[in-house]
Amino acid sequence: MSSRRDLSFINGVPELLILRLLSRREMYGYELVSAIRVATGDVISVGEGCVYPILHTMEKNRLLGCRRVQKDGRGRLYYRLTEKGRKRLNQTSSHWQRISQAINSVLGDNDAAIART
Amino acid sequence: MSSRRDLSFINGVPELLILRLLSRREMYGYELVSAIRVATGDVISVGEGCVYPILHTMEKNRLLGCRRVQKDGRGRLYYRLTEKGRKRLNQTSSHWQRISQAINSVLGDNDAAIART
DNA sequence: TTGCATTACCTCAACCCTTGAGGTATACAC
DNA sequence: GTGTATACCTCAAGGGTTGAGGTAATGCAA
Repeated sequence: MSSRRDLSFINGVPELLILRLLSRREMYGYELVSAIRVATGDVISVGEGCVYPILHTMEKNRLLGCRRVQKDGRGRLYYRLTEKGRKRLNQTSSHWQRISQAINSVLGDNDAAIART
Repeated sequence: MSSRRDLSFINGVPELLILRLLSRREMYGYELVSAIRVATGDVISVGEGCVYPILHTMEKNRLLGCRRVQKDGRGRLYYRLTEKGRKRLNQTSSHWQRISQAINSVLGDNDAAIART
């Protein structure tokens, strides 16, 4: 009825977090899903249905490299950042900072900003 | 071909900003569109096609009240926060803080890799 | 007075991301 | 042997934003 459910604010965030986590060490998809939960103290949790497509697209765009590692008879696909991916992380990271700081300035501003209009 | 365009990070943000701006003083839709641009120093800009539906839904949900004011022969629809809307602002605001702090903690978690080329 | 920009309201399809459910297959414990 | 965990994958549905479009009144310039 209300449309507009609780706002999640996480649009685009999974990709940023994945870039950041992979900048530390290579990881595989299933690992990333729980790593995101752990790294954010359970604040952010994304499903596999979100993570895998991001990995595939990023690899297609040469932001990530991938290698298969055999483990207990099963294959894991380890992803790592390419140089291009590292650049993307910097860009996306600054973009996030610009946006979030802008939002915080509006939230924290108790009377200015509008007065200057 | 790449799907996934540049991440905007603004999903849900318009609603938060509108709540915050209306908590300072009543405003009309067209005014909010430029107020968001000004308040964020041109970092965030949302279209009317985004703002108006949000206002309508929020009013339907009793988060906003509305009154028509005649100005130069044209009618303006001024929106203001209800008590319920003020509560929603607090909730949404804390939610934003939780999320953004979680993201920043992951981004800032040191291991190098961020600032350096 | 015709034309254009601005104000001010509105709607809608297309786009894109995430959710959540579903599917496959192996390994290990009970 | 049945369940749980690992590990990969896909897809429809849901929902928010974009960008284009529409209406109408005002005011200003050519």
